[in-house]
Amino acid sequence: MLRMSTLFLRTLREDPADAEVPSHRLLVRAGYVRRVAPGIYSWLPLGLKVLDNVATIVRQEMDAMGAQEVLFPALLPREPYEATGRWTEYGDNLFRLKDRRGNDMLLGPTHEEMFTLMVKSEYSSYKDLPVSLYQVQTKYRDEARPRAGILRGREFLMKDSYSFDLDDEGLKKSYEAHRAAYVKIFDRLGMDYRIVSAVSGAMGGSASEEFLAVAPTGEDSFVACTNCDYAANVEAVQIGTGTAEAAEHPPLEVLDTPDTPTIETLAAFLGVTAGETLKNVVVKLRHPDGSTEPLIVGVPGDREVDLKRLEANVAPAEVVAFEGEDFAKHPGLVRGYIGPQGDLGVRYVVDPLVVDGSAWVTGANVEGKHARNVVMGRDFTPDGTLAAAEVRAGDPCPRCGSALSLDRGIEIGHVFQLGRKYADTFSLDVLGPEGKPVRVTMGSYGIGVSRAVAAITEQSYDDKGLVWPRSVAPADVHVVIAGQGEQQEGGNRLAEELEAAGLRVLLDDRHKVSPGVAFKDAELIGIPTYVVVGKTLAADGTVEIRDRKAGTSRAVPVSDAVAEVLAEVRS
RNA sequence: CGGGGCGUAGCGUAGUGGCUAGCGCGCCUGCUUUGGGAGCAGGAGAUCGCGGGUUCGAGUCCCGCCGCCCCGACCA
Repeated sequence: MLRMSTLFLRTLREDPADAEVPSHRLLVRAGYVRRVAPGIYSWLPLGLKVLDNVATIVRQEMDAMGAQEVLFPALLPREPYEATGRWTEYGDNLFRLKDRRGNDMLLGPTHEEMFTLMVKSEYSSYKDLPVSLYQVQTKYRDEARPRAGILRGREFLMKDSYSFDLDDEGLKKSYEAHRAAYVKIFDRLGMDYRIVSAVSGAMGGSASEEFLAVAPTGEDSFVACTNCDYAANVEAVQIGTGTAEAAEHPPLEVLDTPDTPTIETLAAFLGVTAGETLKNVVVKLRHPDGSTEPLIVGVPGDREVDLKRLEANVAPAEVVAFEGEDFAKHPGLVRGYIGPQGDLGVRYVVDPLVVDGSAWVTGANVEGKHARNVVMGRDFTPDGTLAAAEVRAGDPCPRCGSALSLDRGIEIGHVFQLGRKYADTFSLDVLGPEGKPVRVTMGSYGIGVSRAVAAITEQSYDDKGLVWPRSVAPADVHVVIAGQGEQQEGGNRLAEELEAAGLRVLLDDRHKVSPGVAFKDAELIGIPTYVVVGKTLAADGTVEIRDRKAGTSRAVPVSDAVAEVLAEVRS
């Protein structure tokens, strides 16, 4: 039993000044977590209970699907990460340190390398596969900008698992098993989530899906079809192509358009809509080997270029800004007046919304001049297409054509068919039935355990405080003693009976606090059911059972209280 | 990395260059109180982020640094 008279807890009457998002604000106010450094948090008793509850559910379902738990160190040697190139690839996001002998070490951001090496060192026969291993472990990523409390921290708790199979079919099965386990986990956590197609990116694998907790504070945008079950991260969505009118277009015409370096000024000057213009955005690609290459992307003028989406489509290259000095190196690029016609000397691609036969108003590659009736296929031919335009609500679903909705989500899980990238690097083979080595294929699967705590909070709170789902609440029931003497005794007795009935009980047995404080704290702490033992006990022998979420209250005789609470908690 | 905001007690904050840096919450002692963040009395707690400068005098003005929070990592 947790007794508030001795519980290590201090709630705050006011919101902390540095917290903005609800989960951060409330987890700090209610005394669940405390900040130690940017993106680094301590867990207080109540918070740790929730964190443990989430981890327990994750473990139960991972065990149930046949995965086995192991634990790697967070402190790791450089070599394995050097072998896969991630020592460099991770850049500043990697926490690096040296031991006393000057050897490079790191704090693990994720553990593909270590799991691969462990399986390699232990297993050597096809008879040993498939196998899935997982751990619940603290990860370290030196984020450029940690934000939103524990939603994006530099140290966080993650469940990562890895499957090892002989062939693609086996990998698919392991993947599906993980996916199914994740569905159970997030259902049990009481979360509102979507499974969306994700970008495989640099990892090179095929299938990849993200579990996104729907929340306005989420960092990921995703689309979902309003008709069919299609859903995808905006970085991965393939919206339909544009349409071209069959009509013959008048010949290309160059116009004087002084002082119109932006789409806005151009559209206003010519009296056309932004959607009729072709916006040509110059970026720079930085390849893994460090070399850079300019790239121009053409998108309809009424759309922004979605850099994350573009980057997902040019992986493993990174997209970086094309700056003033870069323009100096490419005098053919007239800032504000770039058009795809003519020889730009730079690779030019268009978004799929720009199609053959479509006519555009676009730059004339001369300061102060634009061109109209610039027809793709007639006046210019791009070097390819790359999905880069921002996706909008209402865009057509690629599967059924219905309108897409656009929402934000918090990435709480990711399932991913890795393939043989790591197996190749470390030559992870097992001996096959024919006596020949078979290269193993892998999947990797993650759940942000600490992030899930915050994500649950983001989905479940009100103006009074937290409202936990029963499955993760720090206690099953919160008994509030609002009164002295008989109420004190009655409350203590009830709490003990509830505990004897198998419930986890939080008892507010603080003598000196006024009932108002006790109520406010109960609401802030957010245990779904709380029982008030107070004046009604003396008056008519009843206690109140309150539902935190609904805000409802009902009086029951104290003798029935245990049964009533049990019924509610077990429902 | 760029932009914006902010650093005053555990938390939230006030503070025209001028007395001993103020208030609320929290904390400690005592008495009263006990169904919606109690009252009274007394008390502890601050190198005003750090360093330099201007000044008779700096929390306040100037310079530099550090830290934190938010936004953006792009509109040609």
